[in-house]
Amino acid sequence: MALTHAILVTLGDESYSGYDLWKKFSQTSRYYWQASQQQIYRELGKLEKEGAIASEVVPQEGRPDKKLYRITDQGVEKLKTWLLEPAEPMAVREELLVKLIAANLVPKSVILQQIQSRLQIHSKQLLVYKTKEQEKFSDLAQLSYKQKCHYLTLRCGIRYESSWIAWCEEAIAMLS
Amino acid sequence: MALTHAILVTLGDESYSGYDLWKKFSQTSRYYWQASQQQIYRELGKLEKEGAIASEVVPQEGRPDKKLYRITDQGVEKLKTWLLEPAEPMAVREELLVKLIAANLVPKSVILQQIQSRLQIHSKQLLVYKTKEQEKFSDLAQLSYKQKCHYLTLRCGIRYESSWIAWCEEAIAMLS
DNA sequence: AGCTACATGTAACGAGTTACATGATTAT
DNA sequence: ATAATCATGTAACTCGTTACATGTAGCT
Repeated sequence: MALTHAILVTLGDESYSGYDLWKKFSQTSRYYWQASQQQIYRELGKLEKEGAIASEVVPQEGRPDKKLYRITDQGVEKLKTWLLEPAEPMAVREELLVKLIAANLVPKSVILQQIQSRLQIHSKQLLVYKTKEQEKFSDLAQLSYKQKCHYLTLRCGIRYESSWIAWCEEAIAMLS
Repeated sequence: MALTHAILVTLGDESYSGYDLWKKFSQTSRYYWQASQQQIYRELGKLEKEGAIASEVVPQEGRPDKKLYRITDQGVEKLKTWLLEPAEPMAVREELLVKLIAANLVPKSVILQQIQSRLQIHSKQLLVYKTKEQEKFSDLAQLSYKQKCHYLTLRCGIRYESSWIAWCEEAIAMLS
């Protein structure tokens, strides 16, 4: 599985502490991988044991010390091997859709409110992504290969949120 | 979590054996919930223990006996309670996007091929959903509330696959 | 003779969630 | 005062995957 690899990929660009990784995974990397703080710390422990990453304690003033992790050569090899394996589509497990199938058990307003709530969540997230698109990827012709790849992950997030928004609107129109 | 509820919802409409549920979850219910055979059997065991479902052994000729499960009144109550709880959006964990972030470590052809492969997967799945849409939901004006809800889950699947196809095409165009 | 479909399960392991535990600094 | 941010972890539990185990019927 791939939290391991998501961490390795992130450490491939620069060093992070567990806490920094967690923030990155909750904010920036939201559109491709989600992970909790505890999961990240556990995975970092495993990766260090097997030698794919190495850590260095960085003392800080007025703050707790932090353990900065960096990827090792062995870690890079591991990544390369993994990159060649085919990537499976994510398993779909969408609670809201399961609820729709049983919607006749509760008042219509319950379901409509759930859909409305989702519409808000996705609208908010889309705005975050679109802002980032404008700020960081305004000039597409100037992008390097690496930046293009990064941009495409953001585009996937934008399409995902847009698709949900369109569905929510269709659903509200159909059920109202 | 919600495999429990996905099973209860499915048994709400008619009785199924574990094997039937597995087929349903691999084919029909693919666009809202995925589950393996083993997971379903385990969950059925738990649900029966707690009294949310009940089973009856049905002898068959030329085939192994099967255990038909049905939902109990207690199970229906459990479902209703759950329907009122807010539904969280699914956690995004998309391997292909993680690979894109590290794409510079391998030849471009590797990534392009992975995207092409995804394009095929989603195109195929979209065709399945669209066929079902035409076969079962051709006359929207005639649909009952329950059927509309069911139709909307299919619409979500169609939008999901279409969104992926559009992204794959964008990605191929940008990286080629 | 070998493959697919039907049918149900156990066991081990890996991944993800929730709760608990600690402690300093900074902002309201 | 108290909440939020920074910082790292352990423990218990649930959920999801993979491997193992068994046996019949029908098709090629």
